[in-house]
Order: sequence, then C-alpha cells, then structure tokens
Amino acid sequence: MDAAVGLAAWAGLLADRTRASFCLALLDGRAWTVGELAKHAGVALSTASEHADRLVAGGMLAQRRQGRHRYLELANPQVAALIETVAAAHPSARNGTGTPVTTLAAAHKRRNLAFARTCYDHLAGYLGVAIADAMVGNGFVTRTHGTALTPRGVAWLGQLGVDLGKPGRRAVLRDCLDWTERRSHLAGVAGSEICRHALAAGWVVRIGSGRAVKVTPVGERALADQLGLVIGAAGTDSPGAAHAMPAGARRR
Amino acid sequence: MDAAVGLAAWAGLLADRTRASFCLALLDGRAWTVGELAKHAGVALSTASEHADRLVAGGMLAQRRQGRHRYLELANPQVAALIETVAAAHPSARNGTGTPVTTLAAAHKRRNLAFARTCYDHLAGYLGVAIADAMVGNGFVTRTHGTALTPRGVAWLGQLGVDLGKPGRRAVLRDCLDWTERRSHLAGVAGSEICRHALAAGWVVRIGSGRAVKVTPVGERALADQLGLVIGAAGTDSPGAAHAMPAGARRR
DNA sequence: CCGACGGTTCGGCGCCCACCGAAGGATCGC
DNA sequence: GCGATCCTTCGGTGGGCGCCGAACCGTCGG
Repeated sequence: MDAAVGLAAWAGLLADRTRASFCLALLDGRAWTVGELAKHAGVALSTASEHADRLVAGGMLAQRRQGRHRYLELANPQVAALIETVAAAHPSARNGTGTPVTTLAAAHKRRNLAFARTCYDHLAGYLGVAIADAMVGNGFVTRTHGTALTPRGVAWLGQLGVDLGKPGRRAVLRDCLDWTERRSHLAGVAGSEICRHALAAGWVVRIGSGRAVKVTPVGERALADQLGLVIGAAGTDSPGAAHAMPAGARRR
Repeated sequence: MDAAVGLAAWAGLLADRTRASFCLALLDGRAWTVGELAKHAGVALSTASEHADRLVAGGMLAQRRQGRHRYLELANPQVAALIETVAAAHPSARNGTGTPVTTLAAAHKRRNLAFARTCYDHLAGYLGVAIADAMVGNGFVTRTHGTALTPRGVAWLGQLGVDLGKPGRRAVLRDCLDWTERRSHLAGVAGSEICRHALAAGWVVRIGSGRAVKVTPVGERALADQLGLVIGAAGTDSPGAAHAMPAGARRR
C-alpha cells in the first residue's frame, strides 16, 4: 500500500507526454537546458521549467546551475537504465515509425562523433577538455586556487598573436563544465580567443551548420607543437553529429 | 515524441495509487478477482472495475472470465519483471518523514514477506536470493557472462525431476531484482520451475492468501542436502517466531 | 549604465480523471 | 422460478494538473 504510493509517484513523473519527452531526450547522456527541453517538447518555457522542477524533486533528474543556464541531466545511470528498460519494453515501443528509442550505448557512439564543437564562443567536447588539460600540463594554466592563466600562459597566448587587452568585466579564464566529457574546459576571454585563433589559423574548421568542428592536419601539427597534444584519429564526422545536438543554443 | 506518448501512456497506467496497488498485488503471480483487488486497494467495486479495464486495455493485465468472476493477472512475465524492477528502484526510500504508520501485524506480515515470498512465478525475498547465491556457489549457475545455467545446473534440475523442455521465447534463467534484498534472485523458466518444485515437494508452503511462503522442515533438509544452504528457523506467521528470521545473515 | 537573454513565479483557464452510489445485467445455487 | 453474488455501466462531483502569458529576476556582454 505504501509501496503503491511510491510506485505511483515515480510512474507519475513519466506519465506525462512532456516529461516523458524530456527523459527520452536526456537518455543521450548529456545535459540540456530548460530552453532546449522546452523547444524539444514543444511547450512554453514556463511549462518546461515547472516540469523540470517536478522531475528534479522526484529524483529523476539532477540539475546544475551555471550562469543564467540551468542544465538538467538524468540523476544517475540507474535512472537512465530504468527509463531505457521501460521505454524499450512498453507495448507501444513497436511504433513502426522507425524511431528507435535512444540507448545509452548508442549515445556513447555519438559522443565520439561530436568530439569537438564550440560552446558559445569557445571550444568544447573532447578537444576542449584535452586543450584545457594540456594547458595545465604545460604550466599555462593553474588550478591550484581556482582556474587562472599563469604568466607563462599569457606569454604563450601572446606568441600566438593573442592580446587579452585590459581586464574587463568578463573573466579572463573560466571553467566551463563540459557535459559530454563531464569535465571542465576553458571559457572566458582566453577561451574565446583560443577558439577564435584556432578557427582563424585553420587548426579547426566547422562541420556543417552546427556546433561541431573538426581538427585539420594543420591543427594536429600545431597542437602537437604548441601543447604536446596528440589528437587521436577519433573525430569521424557524420551527418548525425549535428543532429545529435540539442536544438537551439547555437549562437555566433 | 511519438515514443514519449507511448512511454507516458504506459507510465500512466502505474501512475495511480490504486492501479499501482493492483499491480503490486498481482506480482504474486496469481489471478485476482475484481472484488479482491477492490478490497485490497480500498476502493469501490465500480472504481476497481474501471481501473481493471484500463490496465487490460493498456496491455498490463490479462483477464479471464469464468462464470460471474473476472480474473485478472499480469499480462506476461516481462510485465512482471518490469514492474518489479521499477518498484525496486524507485527512489521512494526517502519518501519523506512522517509516512508509515505501521501496525505490529503489518510489520510481522512484512517480515514474512521479506523472508520468503513468490514474485510472479518464482521465489523471492531472503530465500530467493539465498537460493540464487547457493546455486552460484555450487556451480549450477554462472554469472561470469550474464546469468546462465551451467550443464551441472541443468543436471541438478533434472535430478529434481525438472525438465526445462525446448528453449522457447522465455529466457531459461534471468536475474530479477529483489525489492527487499536489493539483490538478484532467479527468474525465467528455471526460476519458475524451482518455485513450482519447491511448492510441489513441500519444501515451502504458502502462508495465508498472500505472496508469503515459509520453509518447511522438509524444505530445510532438502535445501541443506541439495544446495548446502542452511536456513535459519524458518519464517512463520506466528508473531513470536519472527525473531527466527536470519537477521544476521541478511546481505551477503 | 544599458539591452539581451535564460529562467522563474504567478494567476488563471480548462480538461481530464479518480471516485462514488445507484441501477442494471449475468450467473450461480436452490 | 427465486434470491444472492459478482460485476458493469452511467451520471455526477471534485480535485488535480498541464498549459499559457505576463511580470519579474539574475546573468552576461558592451
């Protein structure tokens, strides 16, 4: 009886078309913003916000607030597995429309596809995290007391032709949590300038119209020379890559 | 989006306290009448009848009409496994402070349930998990690559008089998450046959009308002989003997 | 300072649905 | 035939909740 209440409450979280749509979308293992989820489900932002509240309160989703964004993801792998199981098993799974339910395994594959992309105005994905790590390894960035550029790092940027100018309101360097890698990459003015330079110098080029980018041979050499960073042959691009991104949030 | 509708519809079947109560009750693998379910859930007969309609229409339950009775049971083992999984995993463990007003009788009932019960058509609870572990320990079941019956396990079952027959659609052996022990017990055809044999051979007998069972002296001897499994002084329906439950033996 | 933008809160609307009691079968035992 | 039992159908009621737009707030970048 008591168990029935709990079971009903849990099922109730999924028992709404919009919330179910959220959860299915989040099965890709990434974190989506409220706005992205709203657009995906076709509801107003306010509605999506309220649904997000309920899903978080019910323990189905976890959230992380970053700046003016609110990122939502499945609370844990157990929840993901459970949703997958239910979604795969419910009778109408054979919907015939050829839209199979996304599995976590498939999502991992897709992760490799989008191994490099832009996030706002800086680099993200595997590439972004790798660059961040390499800069720490080379002593250009320190993370001992928060994340900051070292004098050597400033010099390195200057040698690339990047002038950070006078300190303004925007942080010079900031960590930005990468939701495919679940680790931080570099944002802020420096992150933005690194991205700008990488594009300008032909280290990376955009793939299609989305946020995905790929590393050119020139870029591979430059990254190896400049940062000792060896990029594996990972980045296979495919039309699916851009499609895998949450709609919206592509700016600039 | 299409999938979201289906998922929401399916979850919606469980997203009601009364219907969830039905499904949980039906996890004992028996067929219940509408009247029994109504009384169990504490709703009017008419209400129960309507809920039964919805659950049948949604593919969760199957029905069989016999004379003036309408028997309801879970549609298939897959549905049973799904419900059990969801019930075991839903995060109502921290369901809030005040809830459970438990009577002593209810507590005893629950202890019996926790000790040994049927789950759909196989054994669950402490007993179910212990049997599963013992079968692994005796080399009858392997869990190296998923859970499977070994040749020795097949032979053991044969010696009990259990013939698994030809492989059909249903898995021969499957793990089923136990919601009191939070560990896996054995389901599938083999799990079902073990339960059937245990009841037929008088190893266990049902307590009252619910899912709870208790191990008989014959069963104790048989489990010790066959599996080297020593069960403490059996679960019983008498309040005084509740202490006999192998409290120290729980978990591992 | 400003405007742009993502998100939240609030009031309100409308619909869905869980529930009940009463009336109406259907089936059993006699 | 009769009454008893089990169930279904139907009308009505109440509450919950999904949805929206408008107002508001905090953050970002200039």
